[in-house]
Amino acid sequence: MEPTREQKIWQVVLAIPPGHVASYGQVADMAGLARQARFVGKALGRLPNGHSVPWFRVIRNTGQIAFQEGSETFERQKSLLENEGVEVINGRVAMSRFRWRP
DNA sequence: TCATTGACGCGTG
DNA sequence: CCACGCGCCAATG
Repeated sequence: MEPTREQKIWQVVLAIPPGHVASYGQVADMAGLARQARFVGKALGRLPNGHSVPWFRVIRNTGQIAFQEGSETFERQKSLLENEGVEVINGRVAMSRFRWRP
């Protein structure tokens, strides 16, 4: 069965090791979908219940968490990252330290 | 078919 | 650091 775009994306996200993060653009590139960073966000928004995809390890290229600061999703992502030792300072991650480099 | 929309990214000032 | 603009492209109505 030929993998769909979303399946490729999930595959890449699943490969991000705990304690590391990747940007939407990076995930798009690695999934063979260059310049479709926005599509990555959509794909993650459609994750079925009970999945095991670490969507929270995907953030903006700037290190910013994509959700509005203070929102429930924002807080959930922040704590999930911090649980893995990823520091979130002022709504952002220090990419220089936590960026996933395969 | 055209217009709008986004969990984006990059350049300018 | 902030504001703005523009490119990008699949999905949606």
